[in-house]
Amino acid sequence: MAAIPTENKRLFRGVACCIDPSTRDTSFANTSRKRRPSSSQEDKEDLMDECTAALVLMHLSCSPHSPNGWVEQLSPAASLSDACSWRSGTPSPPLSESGPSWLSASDEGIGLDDDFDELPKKKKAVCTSSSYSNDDTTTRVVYQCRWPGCHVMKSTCPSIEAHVRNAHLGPRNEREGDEDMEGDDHEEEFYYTEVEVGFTSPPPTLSHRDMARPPHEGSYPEPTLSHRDMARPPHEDPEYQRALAAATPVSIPKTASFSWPVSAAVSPVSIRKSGKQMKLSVSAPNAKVPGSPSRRARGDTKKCRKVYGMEHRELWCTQCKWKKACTRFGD
DNA sequence: TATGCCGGGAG
DNA sequence: CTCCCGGCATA
Ligand SMILES: [Zn+2]
Repeated sequence: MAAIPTENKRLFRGVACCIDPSTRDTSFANTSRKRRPSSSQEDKEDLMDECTAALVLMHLSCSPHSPNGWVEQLSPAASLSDACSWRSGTPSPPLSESGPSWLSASDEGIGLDDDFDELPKKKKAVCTSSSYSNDDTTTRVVYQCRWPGCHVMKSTCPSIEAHVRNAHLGPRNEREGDEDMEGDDHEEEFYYTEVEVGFTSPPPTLSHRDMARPPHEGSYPEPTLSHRDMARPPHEDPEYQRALAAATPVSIPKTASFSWPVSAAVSPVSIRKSGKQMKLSVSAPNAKVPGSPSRRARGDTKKCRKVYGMEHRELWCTQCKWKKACTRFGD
């Protein structure tokens, strides 16, 4: 009566479906599990949702006031083109780097078109900004290896890449056979950084700060980006969100203390931190084993439900909608 | 209390 | 398959 479990609210909506007497809906299944209209399949739909969701999330994080008024505005397909052109029209002035190149690299080839090729097909635009370092005006660019312990410096892009590949990554692109992961290894990029050296300024800036990861997939090996929302691979949407969040220039006025689900981009040089090894080994972290070890230990990140709220359920990831393990914010 | 999600049921 | 919910373990 007074304390509705917050879910009933939606439950009513589902049954009563008041706000919209859909014409072609004569069946009034009052007490049966009824299916959602669900427009159609979720192909681009889902992608758009993700896009919209992210956008919405951004808005939500920026404007603490007026909890409503967002979806109504940018949910319909009308915003599809808009929702995806945002990353180009971001109000950010200093858009130069410090983020996934694929975000700023593509200008018109927007992935959300037909085939969607983002960074798996990443062009070799690595050594570009350094090309005209030859000018020799005041600054010079050198490439420094960022392998833990190694600080080798080279003066040209190919050199450092060769160094990284030969000295650290191995002669070939044959890393540990983890699972998936395809050709397309330009991993070397992740292990060196270009440093601008003026006349006598040793430590100028570090660019690829959080790019230093252990030998892992450098991109999505997923060719079929249709249901990357379901099977819950170790890394997928979260990564996307992460990157998105990391690249988002939004200053987030301190008014809202909302924190992104992943606290993206803060790890300086996380060398080895992949926690997706098998937790099944000596000294299991589970000391109490409640009864069913199969039950997911529910991470601490906010899932779609909490992030978007019971209303706006349409923005949840598919799994969340179905009360299954969330995939978008797979923590 | 609310949230996350497993297991299971309806189409 | 997709979609949904009861109910439980959690926080
Ligand atoms: Zn989710």
